[in-house]
Amino acid sequence: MVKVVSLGVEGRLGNLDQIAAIHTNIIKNGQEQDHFVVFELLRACSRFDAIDYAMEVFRRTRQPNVYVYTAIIDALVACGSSYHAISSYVHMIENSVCPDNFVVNSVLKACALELDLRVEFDDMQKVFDEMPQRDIVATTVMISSYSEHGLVDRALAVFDLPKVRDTVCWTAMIDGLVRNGEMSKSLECFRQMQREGVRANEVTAVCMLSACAYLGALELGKWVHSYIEKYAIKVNHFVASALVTMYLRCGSIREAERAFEEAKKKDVST
DNA sequence: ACTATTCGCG
Repeated sequence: MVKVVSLGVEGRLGNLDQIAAIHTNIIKNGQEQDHFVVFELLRACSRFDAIDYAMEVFRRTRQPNVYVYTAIIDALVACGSSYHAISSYVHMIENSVCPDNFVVNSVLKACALELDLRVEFDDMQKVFDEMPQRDIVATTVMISSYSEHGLVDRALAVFDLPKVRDTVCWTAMIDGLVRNGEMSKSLECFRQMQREGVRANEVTAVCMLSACAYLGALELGKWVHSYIEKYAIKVNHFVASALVTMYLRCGSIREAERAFEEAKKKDVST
């Protein structure tokens, strides 16, 4: 355990050195103001938790465009500095950089994070409402953050807005219902998803299987299992353990063992 | 060019 931690730190420092080396090269090549290059550099910093370095790179950028702002906001969100992420967005607007849906979605995430500290949802809803055109990703962010805070009705209200909803959006809603104990509503939601012809993925399957486990709905659980096989949904360890748990809760020890063996055979990864 | 969804296990 101790070894893993120290390896992690060493690896991180090594990578930070690499980033610094890359940065030096960028400066040498006169690409320090190249938005595309800065964007990639900021993302690299974020991947290695080098937020201070990212801030320094950002500060050196004279006229950041919307991509550069998105990268720094994402980096701030990733390290939990939702307040600074929101400030950066305000800064962007003040500098007359036109926002796109991507950066607004990043701010939505920051707002959602901020809600863990305060209890005011209106700012988030306002950002969402004032988007130039709402997209499905923003809707999904709203659904999952409302659900996370137990506000299922508000999640459902947002879910009702778009004309077309994709797999991820449906899954976020189903997950929200499951996590808030609205099991039968989650089943109904899944059925509606099927009716509208939206394909489920491995995340949807996990949510459904946990609802089935909770309700002891063996038949539906089996149906989901066959759906997984029919559409070759990848059985990662989430799906594998959800299958086993579902069969166990439904009292089908034999099926649980079979699912377990099946997963072992397939060498379940990630 | 960038954004969204899953309970982890010794």
